Amino acid sequence: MGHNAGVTTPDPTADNSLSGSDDNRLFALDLIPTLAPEPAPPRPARPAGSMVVRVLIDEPAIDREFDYLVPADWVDEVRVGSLVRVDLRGRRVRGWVVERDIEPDVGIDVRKISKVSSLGPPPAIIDLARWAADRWVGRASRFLRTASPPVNVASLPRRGRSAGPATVLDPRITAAFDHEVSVVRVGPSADDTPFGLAAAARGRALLLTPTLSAAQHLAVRLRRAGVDVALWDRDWAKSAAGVVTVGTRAAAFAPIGPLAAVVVFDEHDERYQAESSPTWHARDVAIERARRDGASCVLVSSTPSLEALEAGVLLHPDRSEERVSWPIVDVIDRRGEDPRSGEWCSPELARLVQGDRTVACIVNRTGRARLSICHQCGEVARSATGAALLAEGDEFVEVSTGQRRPVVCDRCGSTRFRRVRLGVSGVADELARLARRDVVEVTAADDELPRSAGLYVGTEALVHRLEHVDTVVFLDLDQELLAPRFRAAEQSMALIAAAARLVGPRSGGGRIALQTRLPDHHVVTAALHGDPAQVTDVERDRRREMNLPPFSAMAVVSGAVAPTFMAAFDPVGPVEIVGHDEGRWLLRAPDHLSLTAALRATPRPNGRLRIEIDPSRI
DNA sequence: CGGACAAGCTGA
DNA sequence: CAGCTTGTCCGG
Repeated sequence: MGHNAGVTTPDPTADNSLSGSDDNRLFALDLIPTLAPEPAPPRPARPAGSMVVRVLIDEPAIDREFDYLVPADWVDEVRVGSLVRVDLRGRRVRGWVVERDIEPDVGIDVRKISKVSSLGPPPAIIDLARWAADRWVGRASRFLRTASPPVNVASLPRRGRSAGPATVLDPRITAAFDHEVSVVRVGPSADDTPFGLAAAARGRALLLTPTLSAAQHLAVRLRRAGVDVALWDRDWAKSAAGVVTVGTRAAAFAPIGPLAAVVVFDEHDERYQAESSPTWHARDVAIERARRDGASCVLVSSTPSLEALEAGVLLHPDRSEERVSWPIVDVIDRRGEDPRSGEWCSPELARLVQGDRTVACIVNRTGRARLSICHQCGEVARSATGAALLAEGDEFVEVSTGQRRPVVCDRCGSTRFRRVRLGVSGVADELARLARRDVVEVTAADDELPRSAGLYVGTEALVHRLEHVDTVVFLDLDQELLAPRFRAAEQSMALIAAAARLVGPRSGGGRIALQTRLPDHHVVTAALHGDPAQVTDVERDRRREMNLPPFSAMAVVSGAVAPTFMAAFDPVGPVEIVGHDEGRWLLRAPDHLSLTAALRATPRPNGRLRIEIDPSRI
């Protein structure tokens, strides 16, 4: 569609050697000066009662709409959104009816559709898919695939009379639905169910969770409370019939509607953003859907993203109530530690693992650890943006930006630094020896987790895989805090929140230990006080000052044909190219509208091109 | 994507 | 120059 315009148009200098259907355009131009009433263009006779529809082809390489004839006895069955099969150049392909009752351009041999396969996304979702294609510079067909039923659906079930939740609703929760968009900051172990019930009480509700298991749990609890629930995408037809729908990212395109309420649980979770292009975000789709339907959109999170906070009104419990919902946090200051002894294990940690509490130790990804520590005072070398610095000769270099400065400690002036690498190998063995009990090593791929174990070691994936432990220890939080990503602080806080959910609130003895050389880092103090606002307040100022999202819109262009694309890219108006290396271009604009407009105005060469809107790392 | 058709390449 | 490869265009 739009982004192909310009590529396929014939060279305008190639004058009137145009042939075939192009004659019609010349004919139309001739009409302008005379304004004489022309006889209606010759309309080929169509079978009585038949209709012509416009079909969007489900082939990424084609990505165009064509007109087809629907015979009279299928006319009632074919709706906007219907999935059909059509012949295209000898091939039978799938497509969606996107418009009915079309008057096709003259001189086109309109063929019959060959099959009506299934009910499809309703008209509102077709529009939403087009909006999303624009917002993330993708193809509408990609979004319509997401919005379509997993198996063909012939008819919708009758919608059972929704009894509505048979529970008394907490007025503080229902109040969240009084705003167009609200951000509700809750404790890390807060229950989703009351929000789900409050949403269902308002009518047709869409409830999004980061994982399928969270969606299943929520669906079960809502059903127990008397709410009829459709689970995306298994219950697509039920959702289309208007039943309260629960699901993961893709459920943002569920067929239910018009909506009364949308809730996004754990809004900060990165799984809401598609990792492959188009890199769409379910939170943003949810906000847009709610806006279109006049529904209230509630974003629930213990650590809301800056994007959410910019989009809605923040509601949160009072300080003391929020604080007690977080666990006790022990900050283990590693700056004084002799670098040659123990390396990663403090006496405090040794004490923690030797007790009889269940403990999960979080180690960073193997071999990723790269920091410079002052030999004199133990301070970590950081750049202006807070990222880790590595010494190269007599200069520090920031890995992501290439910025340099002399090797001098900010704290004590020493010029002697050493590199630290905390490898995961050996940590488990050494802990086992130290704690004199079995250690379960958990890697992301492992399927089974022995339930009885008292001591776990693993990467950060561990906090998402365990059900409950008494204590979580971050062996080297600094690797998270100093990661060369502009969301590093937010992501670290989210990781601590996931750990907090695992151990439960301080009233139940939940405990987190943070080994760090940055005890004054705002993420550490925020965790210590159970106050996520300490992170967002600092990060908001920093991001605004550095003109980073959500105070700007960014995109990364890469792929084999990226150089060709960028050669033709015209950084019009407020759009700027802020970085370029190794075939990756970083673009920035004040808002998404100007960013996507500039990207769409650029002819798209054939070949691999990845356009990542709202990149998670830049 | 995949067929059609054109332009380019090769071989005796 | 036939016969084949490679490239470009376009689909209702």
